[in-house]
Amino acid sequence: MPAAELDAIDMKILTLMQKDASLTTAELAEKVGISQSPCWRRIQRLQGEGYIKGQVVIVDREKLGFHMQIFAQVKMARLSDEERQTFFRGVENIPEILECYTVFGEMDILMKVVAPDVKWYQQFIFSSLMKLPGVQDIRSIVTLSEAKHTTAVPLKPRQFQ
Amino acid sequence: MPAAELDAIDMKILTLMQKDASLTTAELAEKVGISQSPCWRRIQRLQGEGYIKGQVVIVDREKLGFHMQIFAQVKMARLSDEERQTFFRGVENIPEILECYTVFGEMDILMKVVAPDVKWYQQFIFSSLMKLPGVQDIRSIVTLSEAKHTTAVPLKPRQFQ
DNA sequence: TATGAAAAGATAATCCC
DNA sequence: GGGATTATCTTTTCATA
Repeated sequence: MPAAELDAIDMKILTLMQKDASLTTAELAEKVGISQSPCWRRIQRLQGEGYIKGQVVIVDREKLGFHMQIFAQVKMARLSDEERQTFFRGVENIPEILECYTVFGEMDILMKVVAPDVKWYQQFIFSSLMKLPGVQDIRSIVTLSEAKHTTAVPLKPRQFQ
Repeated sequence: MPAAELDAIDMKILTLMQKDASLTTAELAEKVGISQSPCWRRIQRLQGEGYIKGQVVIVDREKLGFHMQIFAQVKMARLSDEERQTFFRGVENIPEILECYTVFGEMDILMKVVAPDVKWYQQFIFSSLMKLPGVQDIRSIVTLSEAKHTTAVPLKPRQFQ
């Protein structure tokens, strides 16, 4: 059974909940112009159909001492299936790697890493990253400032005319 | 007044809430081995002191048709303060740009963009990105697969011996 | 089939120890 | 930090359109 399309009210609900998931259903209902029960049922449906994957708190990494964000591009050696598995399981278990992608182009992997400082990051490269199988070369893009950072995705592809 | 350090129980709470913020305070309390009221008070404190910045729902971008993720590296012209402001206000208002950083190195800006498909992304570059002031060159890193993606940050810098 | 009102149940928030 | 109480919100039920 394919999930139905989202209507304007669903989108309003998702927009609000992507910003603040602590709103009560009554508050949400009022903001989107319907009453409590249908609003609650819509949220249930959005969860059931998988539009909403979960609910998390956003923690302030700076307050916890992670002042740096680095995008590390990794060049990989050819790996056996088993080595690849070991590599990605390793990535999964390194908490400072927040995101990891395989990519097109010169490099093979792009990952977002958080670190307290440069010295720590250098140790991280040698003590963690390079210990993973197949890592041949690492090129790091250090961020200077964060101009935008949101977990909210657009709800509908824009049309360019 | 500087915020106190986090103890082991605070960290357990944050770890759990970074994974699932829909847990009730009673459930959290049980999991971390204290009772309801002190657990609730800790959560309030963690919010008050800014360790918890907010609570959001995570939406499935694939289900909404955003099948691509691209890291766009942008080379910028020298800009006046006013132009810079216009640029970053533009970035803020483009919903497909989820993250934007100023970076060290060859390029000046790194941004994470979501897109439905390649054709859309091409139009996006010409209709949105290039319309921003100062954009001289764009190099795109297209992701092939997402091996890891979490909003959960580590709570304590690891020590490498 | 969808809605809204209202009851029932669960949880959050407060109080006192 | 814990236990008990109250206030608030969530979830279910049911009558209605």
